Amino acid sequence: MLAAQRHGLILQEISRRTAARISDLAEVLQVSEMTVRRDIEVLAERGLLEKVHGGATAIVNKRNALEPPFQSKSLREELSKDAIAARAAMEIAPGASIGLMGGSTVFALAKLALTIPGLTIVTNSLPVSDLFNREGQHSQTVILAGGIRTPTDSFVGDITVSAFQALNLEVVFMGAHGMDPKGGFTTPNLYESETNRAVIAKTRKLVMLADQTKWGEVGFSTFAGLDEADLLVTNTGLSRAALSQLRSSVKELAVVET
Amino acid sequence: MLAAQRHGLILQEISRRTAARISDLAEVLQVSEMTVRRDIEVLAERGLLEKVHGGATAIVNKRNALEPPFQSKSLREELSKDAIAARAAMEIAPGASIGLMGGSTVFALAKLALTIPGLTIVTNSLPVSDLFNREGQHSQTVILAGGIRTPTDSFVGDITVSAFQALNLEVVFMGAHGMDPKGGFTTPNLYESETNRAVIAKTRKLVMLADQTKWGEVGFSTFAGLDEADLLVTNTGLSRAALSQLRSSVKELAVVET
DNA sequence: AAGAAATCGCACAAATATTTACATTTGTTA
DNA sequence: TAACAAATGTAAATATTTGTGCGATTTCTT
Repeated sequence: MLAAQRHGLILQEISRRTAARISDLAEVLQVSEMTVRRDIEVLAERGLLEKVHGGATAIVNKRNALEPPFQSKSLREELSKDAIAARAAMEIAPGASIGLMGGSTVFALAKLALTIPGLTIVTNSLPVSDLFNREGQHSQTVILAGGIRTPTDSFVGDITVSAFQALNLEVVFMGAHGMDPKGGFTTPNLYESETNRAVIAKTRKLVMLADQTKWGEVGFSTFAGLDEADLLVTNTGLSRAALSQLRSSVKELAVVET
Repeated sequence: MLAAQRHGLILQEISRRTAARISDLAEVLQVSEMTVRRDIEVLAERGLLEKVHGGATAIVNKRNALEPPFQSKSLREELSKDAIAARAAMEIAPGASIGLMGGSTVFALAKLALTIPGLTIVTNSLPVSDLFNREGQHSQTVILAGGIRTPTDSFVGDITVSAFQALNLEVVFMGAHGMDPKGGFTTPNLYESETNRAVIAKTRKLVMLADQTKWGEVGFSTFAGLDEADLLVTNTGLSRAALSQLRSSVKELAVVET
């Protein structure tokens, strides 16, 4: 038998049973233990398995690290979000009661809100709750609106809605996956959309956060028309036509430099 | 068996049952206790489990809320919780709607409920939500009742209560910090107590989980009298007097072997 | 609070596994 | 087929792992 064949069989056995002992492999392959040792040595050097006393084991994937709440596509986008969040944060007065809906842009805002004292924050976003839980101030109150959990660790559904409806918020901050003159503000998640719609219906002031990459995007479900936003914060990079379209639709428009 | 395989099995057992004693592991793995000790020592050095007198327990990992954020007082207590949880799990029928309140004993029950199909689970415990989010089945629905977050990552307050009141549960499982003929079921957290009380008022069947160390303890706030429990699951170790006292108070009593 | 029971960890012996060095076989090429 | 290189096997020396007995320590029980 060729050495390469042995290597293949060894790897197969290891991946199948996650581990194998030298003596067993020698038996199965009908070669001496010394040969199996030498095979395992080269395979270990190539990183295909791990040599342990008595045999070998499969490589363990050490990607158990906690991923950041959101995966940002690029640094540029990240900076846009921060700039938009900074402008939106100007709408938050100390001691205010605000709503922070799930989403990466709103999360950027949440980080800025950490330093504003006396806030009462209602959110359906677990990352936001975690953030304040960890780094928030004592004068701040954070209420997590529970419900059904989405893949992005937001909560949606009737329970979520009723939590928002029980509380009167001065301003609600919301992100969107898509923003389009015809499609309005959209998201790919139907339940999230329903939840947003219900929260908007109860909201006194709605601040939408959306960077220029969202323009023209139309997600599966619309939760608000452009005209429902009391303030839209976006960043430079939109065409003149898009800007004028937005300016005539939303009640107030803020365009920040990136 | 390879040492590496033993290590894997030990970790698996610990994560499954939160704790294991050296003697049991030695029996199961067919090695001497000394070997298990040495295994546990290296795993503890790698931070994969916590070495305690008599065995090992799952690590208290603050970073990712996926692990039980409960301080393990002793191995015995941990194993008592598992035994109590196993008895309580018998009360859960496939497809049932159940409530799981925060607490370490109820968390042990949650781990067992992972394998029961079709459940609808309402909980105010973030660890429970995380658990099902990660390891739950597709046929299961988990609703997190939001609200104010406690240091132990449970949610309490009006919002929490209204979430429970909007849903009709067949049975609610609850833990307690203290259990006493005069004091009833108690907890040191006032808000948690209020929340529990409100949930109990709406509950059809209340199953209390409390190990023998809780007997005689009286926390700051009482949320239920002993007679309000439809079923109390506890473990052996209580005195004869305590048992007869309990038997005459609760509607049904289950005492499990530790 | 004290005695009983269980658990711990050391030291050393026994069992297993690894390494080193060298012998043997196998395969290739002139 | 002789000669050589590469691969494989063998065995003694070395290293590692595992088991056992036992006194020290911790935990449990009364």
